[in-house]
Amino acid sequence: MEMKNKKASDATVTRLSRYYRSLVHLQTQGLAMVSSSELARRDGITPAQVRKDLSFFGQFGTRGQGYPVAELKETISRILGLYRSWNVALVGVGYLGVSLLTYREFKTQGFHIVAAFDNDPNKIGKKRKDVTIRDIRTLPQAVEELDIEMAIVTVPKDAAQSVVDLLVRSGLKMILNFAPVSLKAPAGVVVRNVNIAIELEALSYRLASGG
Amino acid sequence: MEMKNKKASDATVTRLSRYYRSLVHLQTQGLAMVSSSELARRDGITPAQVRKDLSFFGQFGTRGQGYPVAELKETISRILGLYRSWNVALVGVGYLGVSLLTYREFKTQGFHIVAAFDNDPNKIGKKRKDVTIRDIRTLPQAVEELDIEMAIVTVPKDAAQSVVDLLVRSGLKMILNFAPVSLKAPAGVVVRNVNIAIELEALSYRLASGG
DNA sequence: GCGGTATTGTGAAAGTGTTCACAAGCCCAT
DNA sequence: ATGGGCTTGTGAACACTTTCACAATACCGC
Repeated sequence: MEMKNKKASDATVTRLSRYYRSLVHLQTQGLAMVSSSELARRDGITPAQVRKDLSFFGQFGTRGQGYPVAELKETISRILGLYRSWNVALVGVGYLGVSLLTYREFKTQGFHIVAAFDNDPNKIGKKRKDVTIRDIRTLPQAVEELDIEMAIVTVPKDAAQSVVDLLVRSGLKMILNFAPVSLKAPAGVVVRNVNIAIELEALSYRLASGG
Repeated sequence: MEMKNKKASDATVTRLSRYYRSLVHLQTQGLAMVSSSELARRDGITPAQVRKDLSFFGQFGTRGQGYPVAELKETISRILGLYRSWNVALVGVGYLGVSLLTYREFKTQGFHIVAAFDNDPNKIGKKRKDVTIRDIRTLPQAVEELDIEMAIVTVPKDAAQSVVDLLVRSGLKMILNFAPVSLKAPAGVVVRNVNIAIELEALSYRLASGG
């Protein structure tokens, strides 16, 4: 099933996601073939980078012609694990949490938020965007019953580590964290962090340092 | 004012932000000095990395003792441009936009969302979290009047490029984009992208490839 | 078929970022 | 003062990533 057993770098995987989006777009345009330079131009990188990225997983192009749009899209989808769907838990139903419940891009890529959790009695039992908010204490059993494999954490920073601990105890191996703290998780559990304040700080640095 | 004129890598700046958070925390604990290994442990990296990062900007530690918490915090704050405050515009007042209006971390770091913009007549004129929603068409003059230097873009993907064009025409040099598309901007304008779906896809890849 | 054009696939080179390893330096106890 | 114990600061080694450059090769028109 896998194309190779060595794993690609994070940077490569991120770019693969971008190629995938471009390919989806190109397919709706009716294009059959696309060159590495066209893909590169669309994402603001070099053609060589595109070819190197793809060649890591195999040979998908035809010399002189480029890459077959539909086929390459399928291939990347398989590489990224998008050919299947994932059941996702959302923990922390604040504004950010609700905004993720409504996020279109998730559904079209096979990520389904099948359960939401909070510890606020005023929220528990209510519905937001068709998802019922559950008591955080019922998380372990819900993970099992609903076959949940990923979690998105959108709780305040002081609660984040204990939520992650609970997720880990419940057997989850993939966590996307939005709380602005560094989290600890055992090996084998992948935690990815999205820290919005840090993004702004990086911008701030560039301007402050005359970048 | 600047410590050095060569600019630090993105990775370094991101870590600096983390050190800053750790230092804030350590200061509330009353600690006066901290070692590179302690900082490293807290962020899950190596002590050498911490020292290398800091040494890029100067010598802030004392051999045998470590780094002075309060002083280093101030220094990093200056490096990152947090010693001053920034006026920020929010474009696109959907759920995600509103969630950023309420985001505590911004204010404490000097990022003030002073204006919000949308093109929906039902939203224009209303208030959300103390910020009045303005007509997107009034953006250029608002940027000037309110001294806005950064923008956060939380519009649907089809609108993102035209919003960025407008921001660029209005003279903004720093944009944080949440729309899931690759955007074009002239040299000199720094665009940072946060793409939540891509984050999930990276997780998905790790699991799908047995990572 | 054959020559011309286009574009891939990929070793090798160049460029970046991370880790190692240790001299230099500071503080404290005696 | 002097020695011992720590911890920084940093060149050098290593590892990883990106770019270069070009042979390989597929298609098209004639």
